[in-house]
Amino acid sequence: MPAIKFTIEKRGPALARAGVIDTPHGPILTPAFAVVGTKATVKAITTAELSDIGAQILLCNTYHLHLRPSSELIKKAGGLHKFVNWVGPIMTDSGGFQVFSLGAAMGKGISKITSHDEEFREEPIDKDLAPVAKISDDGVSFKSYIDGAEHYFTPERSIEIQHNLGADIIFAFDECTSPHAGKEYQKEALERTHKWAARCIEYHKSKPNADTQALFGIVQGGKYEDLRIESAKEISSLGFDGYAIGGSFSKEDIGSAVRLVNENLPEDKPRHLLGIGEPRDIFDGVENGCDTFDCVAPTRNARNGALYTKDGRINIYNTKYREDLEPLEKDCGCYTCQNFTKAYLSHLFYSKEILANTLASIHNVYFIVQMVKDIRASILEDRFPQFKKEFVDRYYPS
RNA sequence: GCGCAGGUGGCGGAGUGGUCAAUCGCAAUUGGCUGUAAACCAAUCGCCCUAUGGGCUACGGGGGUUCAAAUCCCUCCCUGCGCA
Repeated sequence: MPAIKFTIEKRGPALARAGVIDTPHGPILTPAFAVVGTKATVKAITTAELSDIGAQILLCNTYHLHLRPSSELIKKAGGLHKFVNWVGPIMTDSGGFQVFSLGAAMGKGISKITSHDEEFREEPIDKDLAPVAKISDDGVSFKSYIDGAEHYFTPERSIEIQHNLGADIIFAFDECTSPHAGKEYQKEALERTHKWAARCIEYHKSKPNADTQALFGIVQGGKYEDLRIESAKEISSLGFDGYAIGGSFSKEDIGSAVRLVNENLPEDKPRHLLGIGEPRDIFDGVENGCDTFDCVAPTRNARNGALYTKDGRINIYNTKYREDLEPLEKDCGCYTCQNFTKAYLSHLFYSKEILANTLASIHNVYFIVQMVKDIRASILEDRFPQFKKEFVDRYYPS
């Protein structure tokens, strides 16, 4: 019996849908935003606060938790849910993203999203010179950023660790490529990701965990349409419990890339869009068939003073907020807006007070979680297009 | 009053004849962050302009030496410490 059940409640417009993913730790009402808690914590906020915010799912990271404190310890502690004190559903990312972030992206300040304005530089990928991640067809060796020790990840090892962690939804071990990788390399990496996907599913199904943890396959292919389609078809054929879309995108056409993929994925399985979380991108993702999202943006931005408002993102450090005695957003229901002014937040940030991170994170997470809930409601009420236009036009004034 | 030390950009503090509008740190200003090596990173930070260049004013005040001074000399003012 599969670990999760997905029910679509309402479809349209376009590929959008609203539904429910039933997991061993309760339902996820979709579309939904998974809050990122890489190291078994959503930075600066407690799970009690996350509950108040209305967050439904957490996304933790296999690689980071393997390095510290180790999946064995977490297993001993009773699994991630107990360890982090989160009763709701949890996802764990496989460590595939770290192939990119600690490999090709290492120290180069490159993001998985590039803009068309940006110069495309096809990088020769030298596997041996990759700073901390070395890729072979069998697996990836990482140099721990904590102590420099070598750690070797294979698809089987990633799944084994994720079994120890015990999340409701786990991801196949993939190779997340740089947006600057040329097509040749994308193709090579894609084939590897597909082989790894098959190994992940084989290993997963050989364990009893398959009954309590759902395994999602990851579609790659970078910005190449043919590779994306090929990947969607290939990953679909392997029979995962759900799917995730990973890898790099061009900022301008995330929506169309996602649509292409989703048109080639089974309709009756949930689809997660990995690492995407700008408001506009979430709207586009939903419209083009994605059910769940995760992103570090709300929390990282929060810690760096970039706060979401319906009229766009603001930088709380800006001089004009130093004496602004209004809340961030008058009609926001979050704890921060209900109780504090912009001047106070500004003061906390300038004073480098730790509470700044907490209050800002509470607000940003609330903002995105609430936005996605509103998206869901708009689909159920047949007014998604209007809601999208209204929200996006206000958030990104031209 | 005498002796010693010192007065540099918002602050701290380098520089001790030219490569100095002046290292660096802090502060400030603005921008960026999309499966978290991120409570981080970047740019700007004397004034003016036709601005990857040009002009002007600047290193306590004044005067001088020199092709050239934040840097050397004289003088005045101020600060700290010590002695009367």
